[in-house]
Amino acid sequence: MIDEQTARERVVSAADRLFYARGVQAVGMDAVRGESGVSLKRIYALFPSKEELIVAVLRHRTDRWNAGVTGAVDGAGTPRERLLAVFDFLAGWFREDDFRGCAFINVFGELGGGSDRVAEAVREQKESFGREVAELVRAAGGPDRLAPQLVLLAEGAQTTAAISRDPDMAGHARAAAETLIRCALDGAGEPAATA
Amino acid sequence: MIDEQTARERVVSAADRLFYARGVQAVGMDAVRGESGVSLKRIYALFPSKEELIVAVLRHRTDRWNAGVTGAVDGAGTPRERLLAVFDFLAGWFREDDFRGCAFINVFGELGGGSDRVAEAVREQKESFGREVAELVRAAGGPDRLAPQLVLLAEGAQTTAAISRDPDMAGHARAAAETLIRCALDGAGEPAATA
DNA sequence: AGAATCGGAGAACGACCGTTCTCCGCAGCG
DNA sequence: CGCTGCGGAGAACGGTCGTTCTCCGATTCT
Repeated sequence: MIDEQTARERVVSAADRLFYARGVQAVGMDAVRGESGVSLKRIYALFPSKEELIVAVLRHRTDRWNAGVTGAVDGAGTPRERLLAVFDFLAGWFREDDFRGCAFINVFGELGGGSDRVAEAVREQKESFGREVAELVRAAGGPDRLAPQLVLLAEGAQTTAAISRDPDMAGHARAAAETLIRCALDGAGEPAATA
Repeated sequence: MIDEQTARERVVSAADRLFYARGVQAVGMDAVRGESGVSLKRIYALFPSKEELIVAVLRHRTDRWNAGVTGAVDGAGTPRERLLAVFDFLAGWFREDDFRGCAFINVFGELGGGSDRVAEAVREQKESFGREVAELVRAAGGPDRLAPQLVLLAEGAQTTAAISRDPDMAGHARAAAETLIRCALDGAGEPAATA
């Protein structure tokens, strides 16, 4: 018999793989049992309902996402490079074989209207990403309005890369981010400026 | 007894409302019957399967989207204003009560991995939007690389507005688009430029 | 060793889904 | 007026889902 902690991790990571690949509603609890090797009885002892499991999966994804972004950002030098590192992180992700867009956006589209708990977990992840970008912008000396603009680029890149299957979307987003950062930091063309 | 054309329209528009509000898999064919007032037998005579109905709904949405964008763009004067009008169109949409993000992104996240026909319909819509923006960029004299950047902003604004429930996302996207357009058209800061 | 407790495998249950079928009322036509 | 065929309402069917229950072997405690 395996540890409770281990069983939890196995169930969450199996459910994560399946939900992300096929969508939440298309995956039955029995498939989670098969993929995780943990019996249904145990799964329901650990997670009282499928919704609870979904929320746990989303939290798990949030942790992995944060670790990935932090790792990419920490490898960069200047504050400006640290901001752009977010888009390099996306580029690597988009090239993975099983990339299928942002799991949070996917699950929100599927269940966001029907489950408040799921919607809340998705919102939390997006807000935390927004805060992270805002901090990076502040560290680079950029204005507050720059952060949401960069976030929009990152979000758009994720969905567009998933649908078009074109990993270059990260490059487009990075290029746009470079322009926005340069304009905001180097003051090239304020709203009232003329050519 | 109603016209075949009328029945078709009623079914598609009812299914569109329901699918968009609750997600595709959460809506049974019986709910479509109830909302449209068309009998199940007739629905299945018009659409041989639910998947076929989904595709028809997506095509219907594509038409409405194209009409909306075209209408917004045509109301604007200069080529630059015509590009920005896309984001004003988004702003109006985000403020609607029943706004729940981009239906194409939602359905792609829910079914894209499982239904090639649905994925194809979603891809078609996104490609056609990309072409439309590319044309507007060309008309404004901007470089080709500007179009995908603006598309990413629009896509990101849609998902972020849906999740955060903040209609101002269109404003952020519009501001970023203004900067990108200005930099691309007025040449403020080419990639090699230094501060 | 014998009793009690635990967990695994998988059947069972009730609910729903997509799809088809049955039944019945009603129009048109001889 | 009786017959025929079409369409609507909704039951029926086979399947799947989330969740619970039953049975049984293994382990632990005395």
